Amino acid sequence: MNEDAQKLNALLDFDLLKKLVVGIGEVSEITGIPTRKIRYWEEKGAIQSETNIEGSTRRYNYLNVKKMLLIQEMIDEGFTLDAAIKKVEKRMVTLNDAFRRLADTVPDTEDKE
Amino acid sequence: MNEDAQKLNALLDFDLLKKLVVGIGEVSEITGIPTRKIRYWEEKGAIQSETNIEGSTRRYNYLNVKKMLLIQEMIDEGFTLDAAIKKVEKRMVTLNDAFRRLADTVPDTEDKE
DNA sequence: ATATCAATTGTAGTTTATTTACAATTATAA
DNA sequence: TTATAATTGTAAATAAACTACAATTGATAT
Repeated sequence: MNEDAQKLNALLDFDLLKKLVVGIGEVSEITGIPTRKIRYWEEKGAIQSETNIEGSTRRYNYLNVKKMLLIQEMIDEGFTLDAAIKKVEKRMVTLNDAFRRLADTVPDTEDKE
Repeated sequence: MNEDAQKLNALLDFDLLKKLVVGIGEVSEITGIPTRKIRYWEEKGAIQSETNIEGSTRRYNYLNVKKMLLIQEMIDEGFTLDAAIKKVEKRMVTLNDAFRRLADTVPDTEDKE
């Protein structure tokens, strides 16, 4: 069980993956959601970007982007933004959890050789 | 065997992951490698950024970043840049392969409902 | 020591990306 | 048609990244 995560981690480096945060322009290209809309959603509390330093630019991680895609899906299906947010939020719990579980897997041992 | 990848894909969405490309500043923060050095390495052919549109900014995907980290490791161990590149290139074959295998896993079926 | 080459770093001036803050538009339901 | 939700437009300012120069550092050979 944890062995699988171990193997996966060797292949994928979740520690690195967690840090892969992209700018708003990139997110827009990836998802097809206009930057203006992304900012609007953020105002509304639908998503929250990582902004380490104040007065800097927005950064989004994998899960942020995933969430946006899910919200857009819901909206396309006819839900209101608020409803979509609530629905997606529930789904995200699972994803966050699974992701955290994978990310927290301690790599075999840092010092090789 | 493919079932594992299937399950993993539901959790991770490699299709999305492939598209998560970060800017040079972000890479620098993540890896600790100065932006100037990253550009230099790119000149030397050690790495190649994705630059969709000409006259735009550099973008790096997960594997690019991973490669930089590996190269830096080699250099820290005393290898020359050229030697490091060759060594890492060999390792990357495996990673690229594994990654591609995961990424190419066809999601269950696009149209649900 | 010094010449040589690899590796890295510095930076000015310019281009590209993002932000904020204002307002306008479109869509939907009462 | 009025009210509210959702989205979009944009100008001016700030941040991030680019290029193209050159300088510096470090190791190795002469």
